[in-house]
Amino acid sequence: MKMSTRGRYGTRAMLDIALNYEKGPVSLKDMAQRQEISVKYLEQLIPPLKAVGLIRSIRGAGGGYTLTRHPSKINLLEIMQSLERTSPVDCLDSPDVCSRINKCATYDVWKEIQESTNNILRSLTLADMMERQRTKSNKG
Amino acid sequence: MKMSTRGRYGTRAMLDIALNYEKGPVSLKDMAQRQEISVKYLEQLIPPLKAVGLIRSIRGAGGGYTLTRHPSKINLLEIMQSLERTSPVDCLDSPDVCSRINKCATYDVWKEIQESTNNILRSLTLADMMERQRTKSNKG
DNA sequence: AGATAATCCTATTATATTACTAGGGATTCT
DNA sequence: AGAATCCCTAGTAATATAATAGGATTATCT
Repeated sequence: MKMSTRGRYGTRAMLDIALNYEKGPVSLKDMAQRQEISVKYLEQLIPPLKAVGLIRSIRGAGGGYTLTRHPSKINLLEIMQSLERTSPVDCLDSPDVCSRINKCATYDVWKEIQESTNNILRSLTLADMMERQRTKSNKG
Repeated sequence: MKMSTRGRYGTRAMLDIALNYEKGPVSLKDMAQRQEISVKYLEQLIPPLKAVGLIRSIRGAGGGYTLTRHPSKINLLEIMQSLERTSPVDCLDSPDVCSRINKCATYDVWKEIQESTNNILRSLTLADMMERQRTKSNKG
């Protein structure tokens, strides 16, 4: 029932890019400093995010990453799904890994859990997260 | 976002014991055959379940395991929590692993996910699962 | 009493996954 | 030219998980 650091760090990275949406591209170096994640590790989270078209890169000095859509048009499920396997158990994704699916009463439970988790992630956009972030910062 | 086999197998084991609630103790040998899980692996799931008082053992020939309460009085959250860490991220359990909690907007999301997952598991009793199992079996 | 069936306990190994690091190449800006 | 940046592939280290092994203990049954 664990979520990997890929998903967590990736979400933070995307939020970091979102918070700079108006200001231009965000470099991995800056992101790494703010998020306290190594540049090298961040580098590995980028390709999948690009592959699904959530971010765009600008190479060379002064370059970095920007969102391809407005923060209100990107939800957390898209981010998570690009970075890690979101199903709690394998049989939900590939039914052939287990021959017991039809008679397995627990199967439905894992499915329910997956759906509720996905619903939460789908309902939250980066814009929502930006708003939450602002609220938090003001309190601190 | 993965659930370990401990939790899955343990839940199936508990359901197996529940389905024999009226018939007396269930031996690991029988359970292993029905569930297609090795006796040796099942053996490892037992101690935590005993420790939290969900099952009771009867040693010696003809022995096995029985529930300590009626199946309607045991929910899946209790089972899962005894077998694996149920929080999606460590900072939910031990706030000191991360210094960013106060300013981290994503923290609240993982918390929401944990709560919705727990609510589902808490709402399902072994009696509910027995009912579902019966329905499934009749269809097959 | 003795054979058998079961739980109990501890340790070990195997496997997989995850997290992270390293090094160098390509591109763009100043 | 030189610096800053992304890009790509590979490799390693650490951790966690899954599974196995062997033997000790306890109870039942004949």
